[in-house]
Amino acid sequence: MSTHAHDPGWRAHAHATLEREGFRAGAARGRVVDALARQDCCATAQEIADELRGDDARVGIASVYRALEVLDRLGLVHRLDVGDGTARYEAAHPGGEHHHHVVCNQCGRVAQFADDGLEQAIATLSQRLDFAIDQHDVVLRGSCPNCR
Amino acid sequence: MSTHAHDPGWRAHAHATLEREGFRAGAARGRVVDALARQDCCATAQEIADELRGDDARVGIASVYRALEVLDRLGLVHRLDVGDGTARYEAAHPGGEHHHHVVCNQCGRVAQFADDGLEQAIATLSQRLDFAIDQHDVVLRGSCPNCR
DNA sequence: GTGAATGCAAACTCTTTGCATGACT
DNA sequence: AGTCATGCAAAGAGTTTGCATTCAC
Repeated sequence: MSTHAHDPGWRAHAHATLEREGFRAGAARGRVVDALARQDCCATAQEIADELRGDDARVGIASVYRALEVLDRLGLVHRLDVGDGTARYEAAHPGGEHHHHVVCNQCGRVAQFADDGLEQAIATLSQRLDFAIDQHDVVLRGSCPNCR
Repeated sequence: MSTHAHDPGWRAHAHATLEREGFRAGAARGRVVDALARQDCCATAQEIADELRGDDARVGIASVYRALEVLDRLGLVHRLDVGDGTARYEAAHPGGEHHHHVVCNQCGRVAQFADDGLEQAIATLSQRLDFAIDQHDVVLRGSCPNCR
């Protein structure tokens, strides 16, 4: 699996891509990349900012949003909404490996899952649409074990 | 198909459910139900309010949100986000028939599609998760015919 | 030294809430 | 008549933008 936390591969890939694209190595964006590399699932901009609060220097929320916007534009992160109206972000792996999300209707907990049959079905149906599909998101909703 | 615009079945069902649940027949909520029955795909609160602007009386945006909140709680509408951060709503048919959405990355156009293989895959994978799944959303992203 | 990156604060958008008025039963 | 429903305006929450300062190259 390559969707583990502490993913040094993605971290290096992201930093390399940023440099290749001509971005300077500022502190804020670098820390956001590091925070995302540490995450094993999606995080909100606020959660990322809060995590960086503990470090020696503070990172402004605006810089977090700006960094995420750049990373999203470069395809390095994936932006998603699980239904609560706040955007979440997670590292996007170059190989295309990815997962989807399950949200608990009661407590709001977000978990992840991956399923080949699902990917297969999406790949197949995408071919018959008149849109040229290059991305997809699946969000399941229900009750988590604790709330059932 | 029962996902056609001008769905009198859903409209009647919604009005009946509201009455059965003890809600009074106010003008604003009634008009929101009517507007949703006319929609063939998801609409934002603002779009619904704008559509009702043309009528003889005006409907406040707050009333639209309040009506949508009630309808969502009663399971009469489905709330979804296609990625732009604004909530969209569409009639939820009691039989469970539903569709999913494709969004154009360039122009933002939202279209709908339905696929049995996809539903099948989701039903199957849902059984092996530790969450009790009762709802799902799929959003595909790509380029629409006009933007390709 | 030059221009990009950052942090703060203000602006913006979407959504919710408070409150007085009006409408349904 | 008694409440619920509505509209307006203000408040909240999340996100974006303006601008002066700092930092990377």
